[in-house]
Amino acid sequence: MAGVNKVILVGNLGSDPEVKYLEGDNAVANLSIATTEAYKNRNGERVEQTEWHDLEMWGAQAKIAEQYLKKGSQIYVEGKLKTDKWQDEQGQNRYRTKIRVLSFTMLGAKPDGAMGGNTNAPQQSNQQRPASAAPTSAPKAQEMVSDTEDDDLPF
Amino acid sequence: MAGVNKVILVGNLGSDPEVKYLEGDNAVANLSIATTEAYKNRNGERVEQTEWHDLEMWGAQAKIAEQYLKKGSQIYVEGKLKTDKWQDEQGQNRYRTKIRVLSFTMLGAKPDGAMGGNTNAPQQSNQQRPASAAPTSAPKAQEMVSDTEDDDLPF
Amino acid sequence: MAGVNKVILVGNLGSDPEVKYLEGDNAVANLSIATTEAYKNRNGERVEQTEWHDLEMWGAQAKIAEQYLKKGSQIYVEGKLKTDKWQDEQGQNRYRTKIRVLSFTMLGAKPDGAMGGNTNAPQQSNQQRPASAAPTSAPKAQEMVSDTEDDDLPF
Amino acid sequence: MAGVNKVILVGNLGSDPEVKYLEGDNAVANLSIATTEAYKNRNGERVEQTEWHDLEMWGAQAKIAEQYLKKGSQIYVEGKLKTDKWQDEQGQNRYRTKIRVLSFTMLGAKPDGAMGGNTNAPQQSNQQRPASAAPTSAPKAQEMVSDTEDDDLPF
DNA sequence: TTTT
DNA sequence: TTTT
Repeated sequence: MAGVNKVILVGNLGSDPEVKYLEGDNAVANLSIATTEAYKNRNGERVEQTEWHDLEMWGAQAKIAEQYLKKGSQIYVEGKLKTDKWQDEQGQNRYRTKIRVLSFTMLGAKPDGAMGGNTNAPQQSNQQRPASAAPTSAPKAQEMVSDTEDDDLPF
Repeated sequence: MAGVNKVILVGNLGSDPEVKYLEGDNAVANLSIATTEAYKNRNGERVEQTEWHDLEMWGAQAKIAEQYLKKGSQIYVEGKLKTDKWQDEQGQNRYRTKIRVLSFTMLGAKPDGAMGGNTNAPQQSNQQRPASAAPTSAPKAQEMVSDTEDDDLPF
Repeated sequence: MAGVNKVILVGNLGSDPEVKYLEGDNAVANLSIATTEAYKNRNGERVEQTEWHDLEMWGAQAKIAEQYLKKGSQIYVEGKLKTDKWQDEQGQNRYRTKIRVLSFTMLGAKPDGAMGGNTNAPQQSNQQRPASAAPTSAPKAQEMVSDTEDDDLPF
Repeated sequence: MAGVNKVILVGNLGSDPEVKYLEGDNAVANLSIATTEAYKNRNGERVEQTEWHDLEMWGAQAKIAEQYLKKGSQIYVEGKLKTDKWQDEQGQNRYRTKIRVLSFTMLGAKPDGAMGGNTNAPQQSNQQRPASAAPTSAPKAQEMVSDTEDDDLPF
């Protein structure tokens, strides 16, 4: 059956990516980005409305995010919606929707410039990363970074 | 500040649209659509994964949805993500994400055929609609139906 | 450098796909689809504007198109723009833009029904296809059909 | 009839926008933007492929482009494909595809910084613009700039 | 050249 | 809860 589930965002990270390393050199990154829309209300005043989106990246993508993205980074994101549903202790339905990222690219500033003076520099985050996390041939975040996980789970 | 917040879906309605009429001849419709993705797991078995999406339509769009869409209808939807956040009685953060529809179009079946034998036929739903709800010049759901709300609120 | 080049179409085939088989069991399909937009002019009359798009599919995707799509089929398409530029005999620049399809899915009608009474039936086109063209495990056009070419050329 | 004709691009201007002023304070801007894709060929070498896209903007949008965009500016663009077809003197079909922009936003650098030292500064281009071209309440290019033409022609 |  |  035909189905399309696609999200396209351009926004800025509200904080540095949170990356967790899992068994088998796998990694998952959680990011929060804001998209802001400006409009004029009926008094002609400019109003800004900000929407926050939770992103999830896996594998090499998560590692690239850790290495190149930080609070304030502007990115283009393409992904799909995924809603977790569970019951809390009161037996009530709880929902949380996130965007599973399929590809992203860093916008604007060159990454070198972007990293200069960055206190969350790669060297530091490297300390908590497996040595193999950043192969020298790795793509960079200002190129398109696609999800290339080899598992058979499409989530 | 630049921002893009865009969702594109193709899926089927899980049930008839739920439409509420408000003061001033305004209306809001809530729809739930499923997008299904098929893939093969590592045993080579075909697996289907279904994601459900909550849609919200306003104004003329809501009325067209009521008139032309029903359980099973396949639609193309374009909209934006909007997450409501509130605190429940336990003081816990609760979230609910929906898609504010900006335009949609009915896919596949001709609307005449689609309406044939439809127990939620326009005549019936007309009974609970203000007379002005369906001007004879109204677009139909198999054309692109854009949000034309005149209010100054971009939600 | 960051780049996004994305096209999303929903339209109907103007004619059956034209498929050519190449060496090494490769195949290429050319399709033409129409997207129609309706609007009202300043006299309040309904006007339709149709745009035609040239699609190009490769490999397994081309074979699935040949097997399941025909004149009139409604499809969702995702792809990227690709413009060929050359000089004609008069030394003038000539351009031709097509959409390299990355994924597509058939909309609306069930494929079985769609094929019924189709004079361009698979059996006939099979005569000119390598035997391996349609493995029994092939996806169908009413599922998402992604480009899976293994070559290293992103065109 | 259902139809979707959508293009999404992120790229950089190859040159300053070319803006023409028409009767009635209307304006049209032509821009050319490049989207670059990087991939590895079968020798493992990094290859870049650049695609050029012709954009067309009208009205206020064109004027904002003139004021804020220049060679090298990175923009997000949303629009629709439009192909002109005509016959040349030899009676041969000629085609030219462009993207009619529906909305765009400037990416990366803040506009103030972007304008600093810009030799195509607003003051200069103002000289050739009707006085009413840039109302003080005009949106800026780093907000989303939507097409708001009031004519009834969807081209 | 499609579709409604 | 849809669809195939």
